[in-house]
Amino acid sequence: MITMTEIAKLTGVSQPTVSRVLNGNQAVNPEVRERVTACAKAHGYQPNVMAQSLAGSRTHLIGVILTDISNAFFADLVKYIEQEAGKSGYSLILFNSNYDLEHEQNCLEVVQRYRVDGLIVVPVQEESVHWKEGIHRLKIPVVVITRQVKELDSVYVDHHRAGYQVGRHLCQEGYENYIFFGQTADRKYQGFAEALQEWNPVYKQRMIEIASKDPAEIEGRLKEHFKKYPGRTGIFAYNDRRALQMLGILQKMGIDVPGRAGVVGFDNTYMCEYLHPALTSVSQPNEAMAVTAVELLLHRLEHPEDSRIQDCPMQAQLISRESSVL
Amino acid sequence: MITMTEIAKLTGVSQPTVSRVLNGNQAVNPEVRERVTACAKAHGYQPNVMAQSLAGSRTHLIGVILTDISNAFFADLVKYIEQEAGKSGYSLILFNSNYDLEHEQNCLEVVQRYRVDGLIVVPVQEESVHWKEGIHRLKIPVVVITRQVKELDSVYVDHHRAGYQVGRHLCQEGYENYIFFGQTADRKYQGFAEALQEWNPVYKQRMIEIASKDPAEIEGRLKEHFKKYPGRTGIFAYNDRRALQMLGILQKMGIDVPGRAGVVGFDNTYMCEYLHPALTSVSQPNEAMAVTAVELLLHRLEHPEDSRIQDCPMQAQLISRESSVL
DNA sequence: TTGTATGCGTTATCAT
DNA sequence: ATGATAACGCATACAA
Repeated sequence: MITMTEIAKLTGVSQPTVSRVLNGNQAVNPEVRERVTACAKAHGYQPNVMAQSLAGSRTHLIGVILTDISNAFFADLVKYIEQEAGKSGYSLILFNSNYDLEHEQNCLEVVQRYRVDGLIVVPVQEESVHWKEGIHRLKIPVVVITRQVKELDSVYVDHHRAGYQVGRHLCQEGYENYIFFGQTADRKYQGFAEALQEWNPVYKQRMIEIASKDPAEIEGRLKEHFKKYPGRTGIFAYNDRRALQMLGILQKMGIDVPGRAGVVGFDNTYMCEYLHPALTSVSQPNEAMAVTAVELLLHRLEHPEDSRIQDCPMQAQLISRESSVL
Repeated sequence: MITMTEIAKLTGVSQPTVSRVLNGNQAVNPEVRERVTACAKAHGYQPNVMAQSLAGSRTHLIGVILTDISNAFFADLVKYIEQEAGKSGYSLILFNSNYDLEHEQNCLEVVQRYRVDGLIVVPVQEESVHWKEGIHRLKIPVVVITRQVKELDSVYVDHHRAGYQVGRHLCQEGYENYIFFGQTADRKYQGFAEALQEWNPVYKQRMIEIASKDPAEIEGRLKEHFKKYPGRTGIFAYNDRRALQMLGILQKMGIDVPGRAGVVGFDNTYMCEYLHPALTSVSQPNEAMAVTAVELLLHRLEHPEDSRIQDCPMQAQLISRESSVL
């Protein structure tokens, strides 16, 4: 790999002159410019970012720390982040915290060693003080994606509102009983419950929550539920994967969908439209989130003085399909 | 971010001494060692990889260039690559070529600018001479994953053999007619055809290939096929996504699966087991491939003198489920 | 317009 | 055991 100094020798000029030419900055003699440019091209010169960073101070590196790259949703996010960052000449150094707080700390250290210009993160536990301290120590711009952290720029979907939309949808579609398939700590649940409260105030007696992932246990709970309530039941699964599992169990139990039970998933995975019945799901604005996150980060890099925290809740969209509509 | 020089000043020793302590290399006075270590810890010292790379020569960076990060299969691969590389202190700088040859060249340039120690790549077109030149120019170890390139270390599943397994499976399960849902250029197709030839030599008259992705067109072809051949038809889709689409169309057409038609997918996505009927699919050894790729790369980094090319075909495994078994 | 000198944070090679 | 000193590849301030 040829260096500026070598090009300088070959073309009979000084290294700084080569630097000027290659960076197109200052004024240089046209002849010299051409000679140097030609030489650089001929030898396939590529600047050494490590050296540039040392001398300058920007690495043009964005650290990306996710909880699970193999999750299709995050993978999609990464794709758009990479794309958007690339447009501005930034590259991604990627880490997977694997939902492990300790490993996450380790990622923060490594990212620091590479002197990344900024960070885009999905925290394992956004409330963790240890994590907040770790982030604060970095003293570089950080954008949280997918979650909301009050002290930091955050880009996320409003899960509360998304849950509300699902609740309203099920009420409007005539479901009288409800099941939330997930954890009640989920903000989706809060919004869901709020909608039910608003549109069908007596919902509390007609709603259960299933957190288990065990098929047998789930089936048991469902059996009990359907025996107790003869009307139509609207089921909200916290993601498409679970929704698919639910559809399978319902089918096995001989429950008609959407006749007797309606199902709504979350993430609007590609499979939704291929399923039978096609799965109603909530679509998150992945690309918009990624683009926004990168924009926020780059803005901070350009304007370090701007200390206002950017809070960017984004709206999810309910895509209604056969699984919840008669 | 504190530097060695600063620690040196604070502890009253020279910078090289700090270096020795922090790297645990040479012999240093225990008292000094403790003093320096304490100071470094107190100030949260993190080495500057950029400077280390400049001085030393290793960046501990592995470039990863994929055709599509958002593809669940590749995302899974990345997860394991990150994990395995991390164990040896390497980090990933990630690029998405987006199946674009031109953009892929750009990725190669950027990767070069960061002076990555090695590369793990999924080529857009492994036969492209332009690409091969680009790779060769880098003069760093490269491991191709998911594809086979004769001149380079390659880790991939033997698609020919995988296709063969599917063909054999369908023959053994009593299917008399066959459909390959994908491109015939696919090596899976070759192996598939070979198996049919071997187990059911008259297959040629009883087999069609559907390359279209248009539902209406697919349905037309199927209708024609089922009218012509009354026996059971085994369908091999080139990936689970297509298999799911196929299942949907068959269901819509009222074709019994696996009675009248059997379906086999590829990739063994999580959804396979949740579908009804559960989808028979071919499982690729993702983790093993990723681990092997990283191992090969690290081996080359440790042993630059070893010029033998490593060819690592790996075996896929057919996971048979309800969609193809009566 | 161009060259000289210096520094970025390390590692490594010398002496001492 | 430790301290000078040079070197890595580049940017930048300064001098000419």
